[in-house]
Amino acid sequence: MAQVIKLHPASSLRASCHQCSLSNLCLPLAVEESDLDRLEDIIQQGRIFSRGEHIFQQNAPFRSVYAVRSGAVKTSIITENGEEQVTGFYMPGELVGLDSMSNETYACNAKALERTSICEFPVERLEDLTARLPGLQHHFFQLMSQEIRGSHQLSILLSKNTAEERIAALLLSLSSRFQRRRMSGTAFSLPMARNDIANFLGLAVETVSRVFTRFQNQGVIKARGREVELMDLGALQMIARDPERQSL
Amino acid sequence: MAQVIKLHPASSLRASCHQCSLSNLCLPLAVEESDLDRLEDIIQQGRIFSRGEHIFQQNAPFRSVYAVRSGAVKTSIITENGEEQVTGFYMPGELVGLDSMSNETYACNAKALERTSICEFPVERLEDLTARLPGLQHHFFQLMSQEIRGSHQLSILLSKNTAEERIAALLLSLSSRFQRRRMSGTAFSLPMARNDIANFLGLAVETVSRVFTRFQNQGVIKARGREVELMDLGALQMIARDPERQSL
DNA sequence: CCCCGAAATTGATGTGCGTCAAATATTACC
DNA sequence: GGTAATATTTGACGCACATCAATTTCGGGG
Repeated sequence: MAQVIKLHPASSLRASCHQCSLSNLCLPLAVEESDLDRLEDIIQQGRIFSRGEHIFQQNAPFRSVYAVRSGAVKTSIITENGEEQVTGFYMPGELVGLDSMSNETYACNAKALERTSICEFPVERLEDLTARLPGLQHHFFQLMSQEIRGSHQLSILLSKNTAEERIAALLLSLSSRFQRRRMSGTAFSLPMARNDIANFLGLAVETVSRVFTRFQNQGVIKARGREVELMDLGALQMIARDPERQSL
Repeated sequence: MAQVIKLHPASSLRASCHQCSLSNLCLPLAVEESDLDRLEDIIQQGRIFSRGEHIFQQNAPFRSVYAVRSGAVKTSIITENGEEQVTGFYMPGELVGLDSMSNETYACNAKALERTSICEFPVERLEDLTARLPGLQHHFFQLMSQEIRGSHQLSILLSKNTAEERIAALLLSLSSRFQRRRMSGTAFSLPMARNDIANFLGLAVETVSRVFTRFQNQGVIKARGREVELMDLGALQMIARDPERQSL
């Protein structure tokens, strides 16, 4: 079940979009085979970032959006009070930096949570290309629209749901995103620290920790450090979905 | 100071984008004079919706995005539990429906909060046009990106800030948006009910009410029903910005 | 102008989660 | 490989806000 794929046979990897197993996530349907070549021309592929390294930093001049090829990325905003607010986690096949496209500078920080391979899309050239390839333009509108809706969903989660519901929802989100990569959706390693989870979900670390142990005692998950196993997906879905559940 | 502009001299208004005083909000800089004609061709302008009327409904087939010309619009999502979650308020010059562009159907409901004039942008024809007008494409990328960032800001507000901070932030947001329309930024009429404010900010109605009276007792605002006057913008900014303020 | 339903306000009480504090486990670095 | 630094867990306690309940005010139609 939990087949782990070795994703970096060589660090100077220069595989093309054609070969990339994620191209149907990152560029689903939008791009004709023949157009893929044009896109490849402008993309810088597969640069490796090590854990903790910044892909870009808030207020730096905006140049590119980035696709995660392997690994995981955390985005965060430093508020005027100097506090960090985690705004998202990005997994392979997902695009980082779309929230900065209205700006001269990046609206957030993006940092590799583990060893991470990244493809870079310089926006200036990308916009030329999207203007010429209607399918690609449509795709980018879709990606951005999805990001908006995802953020609305997050707002709902934060404003209406309990700690347990938020954490169940995050675990299920990660589960489905791992599954999409043909990895196990029920046993995986969390790329982020408890602290990041807490920050992202608007909770205290202690609360996150307590909910994890509560879930574990209920037999819904098994967790040892960052390794988690979702033992009862149905129960998690119940928890995440239904604010007025009775059992448990 | 509080100059109120009569915005609907006639209900069958068919003014062009050229004349529209909001065109620099809804289409700032993006569009050349000469291109404006092309855009006008595809836009259906100035349809009037009366209070409570839906501009579009969740799950209906997605066709268009909409610009608010006058009045105010509320967007909301009906969750699987059947509860309403308000996702945004839209004022003149702002675009509604961008979160649905990844979908065959609308991702939310949009409802007029008062008598509201709306311009419709059919997306299919819009995408043709953006492909031909790079400036317009860029503009739409910007609009969507702004929406993403706004939603991130909202998430932060909801996850980290107290009831007072949230409400102060909303009042200031409305203030600046009124001011942008050359209306008073310090005395205006709230287009939405307390209930909508509460729902949007993830609070109980009672809490909203209590914060309003508390602000009033502190002399920060004056409020009688939906009429509000911001007496001390500085104080509001302090409240909204600084989670660790001491006074008050 | 009056009446009725909805919206807003105000008060009393309960609780989920934050905060503080301290112990334990894990990671990273020399 | 050992030790310091960091992350995670666990417990005790308090508070901001939700909830419940009861007026009061507002808004719109006859």
